[in-house]
Amino acid sequence: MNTPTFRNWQSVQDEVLRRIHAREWPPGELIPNEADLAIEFGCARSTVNRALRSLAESGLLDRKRKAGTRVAAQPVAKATLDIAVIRHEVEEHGATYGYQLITRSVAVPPAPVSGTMKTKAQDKLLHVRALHLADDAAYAVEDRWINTAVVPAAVAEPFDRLSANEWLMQHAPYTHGDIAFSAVQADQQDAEVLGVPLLSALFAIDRVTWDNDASVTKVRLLFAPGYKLRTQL
Amino acid sequence: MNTPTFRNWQSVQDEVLRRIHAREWPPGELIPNEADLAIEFGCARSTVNRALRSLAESGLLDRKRKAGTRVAAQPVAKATLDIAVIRHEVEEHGATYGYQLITRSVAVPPAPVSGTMKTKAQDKLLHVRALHLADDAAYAVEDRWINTAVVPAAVAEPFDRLSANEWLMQHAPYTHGDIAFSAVQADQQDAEVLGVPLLSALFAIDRVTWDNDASVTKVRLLFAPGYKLRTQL
DNA sequence: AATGTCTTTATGTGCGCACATAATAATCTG
DNA sequence: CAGATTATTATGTGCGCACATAAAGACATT
Repeated sequence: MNTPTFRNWQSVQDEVLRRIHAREWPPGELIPNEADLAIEFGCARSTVNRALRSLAESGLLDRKRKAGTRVAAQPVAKATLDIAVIRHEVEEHGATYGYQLITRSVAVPPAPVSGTMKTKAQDKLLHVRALHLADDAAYAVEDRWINTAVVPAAVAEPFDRLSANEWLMQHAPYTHGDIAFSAVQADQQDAEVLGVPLLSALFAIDRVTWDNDASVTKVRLLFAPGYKLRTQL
Repeated sequence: MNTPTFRNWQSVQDEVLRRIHAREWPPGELIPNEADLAIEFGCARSTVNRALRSLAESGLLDRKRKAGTRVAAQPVAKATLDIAVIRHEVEEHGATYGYQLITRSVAVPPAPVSGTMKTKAQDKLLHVRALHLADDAAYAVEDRWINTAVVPAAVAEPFDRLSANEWLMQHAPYTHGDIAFSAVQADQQDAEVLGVPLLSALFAIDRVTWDNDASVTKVRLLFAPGYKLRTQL
């Protein structure tokens, strides 16, 4: 029985994957420790560590100090979604991107908005509604509130040519954010803007971004029917 | 001007993040190379490498050999979704999980199904429809096709107590998969099962998993109105 | 039996070095 | 001067070692 040497961490990872997949190491089972695997694979422990760490990050292994490494019993599938600027998303589909500003105003937001954005109830925010188009067809409506206390430069922006979606990417850094996906029925207003029947099922992305403890912006994107968000597992 | 030493890769990462965020290193700009940063931070190059590699993985930096490292101009937000077994998802919300098998049959699937699963048009597959409940309320309908050529053990499973969702996790490993999220209107059948009005907007997850080049299973999950898929950025 | 302390062990990470690799820049050549 | 060749350079990764850290298990104490 020979032991082919595994020179790089990728090949070590592949071999570990193979064993998990072939049920040589069944779900929940403790696998040999790094030092032993290093000897078996004929490489340094750091190489094994790199391979196993990477697999742990993707959720296939559970690692704990002293306790060792075990194959995840419930390999939680981690799907990584790339949320790009809408213009890029459209252009990547080979379509021509279009943009229309619907309304732009400074107003006191409804309570739920100031609540999630943690702004004072009476504080005015910049409110922008706009339509994104792909090949002249409605692609998505954007309904956004911008915290001008955090992004004062936004007050001077007309958002008539460049979407807030894109402008903020460049000018308003954020430290973290929450994002939620859901399905909603088109109301009168949104159905009109998108040119779809009332009560159509729309894919919704709600996002709030933060600069440390201050909210930067809150946006709801409603996509025209047929929209799919895809990724790999 | 002192240079506080950064002893570990996390603190190096934090400092780099700070500089990006403070626009000391604006989007698109080339940052100093690893060796120089290592000197500046008073640590080994491998430590800097670890920090920068991690930031590149999360999409904040673009790295190319020889070309150097630059701050991502369009920091594509990468949202990582954890797709867990439905029972766990329900129980994590503090609700009581329930399960009901609706139908279970062996049948020739419609052409679109055999097409995406790359099975022969006349091949019979196992078809399972089931309902997942949270606190006795409909939570999601599962409509699944299982490739029994790849997972023969599934033929012997009744799926009356344990959902296919969960059983497959344990018994059918996969190498990769595609997943798509969308919004659909409830048709007659689904509306009935979920106990919601016709044309309700439902959140849909379509997933196909593969064992190398053979499809393992194709599933559509339709979630009751109100469902949100959340994550952090 | 319950509690607290110590030892052991597996992972986590840092360092300094080496060489591999990709891509640019510089140089040579027809 | 265009095109091919070679040098240079920044990242990518491997190795062997060291020590840090968390946590399980053994042991002792009450």
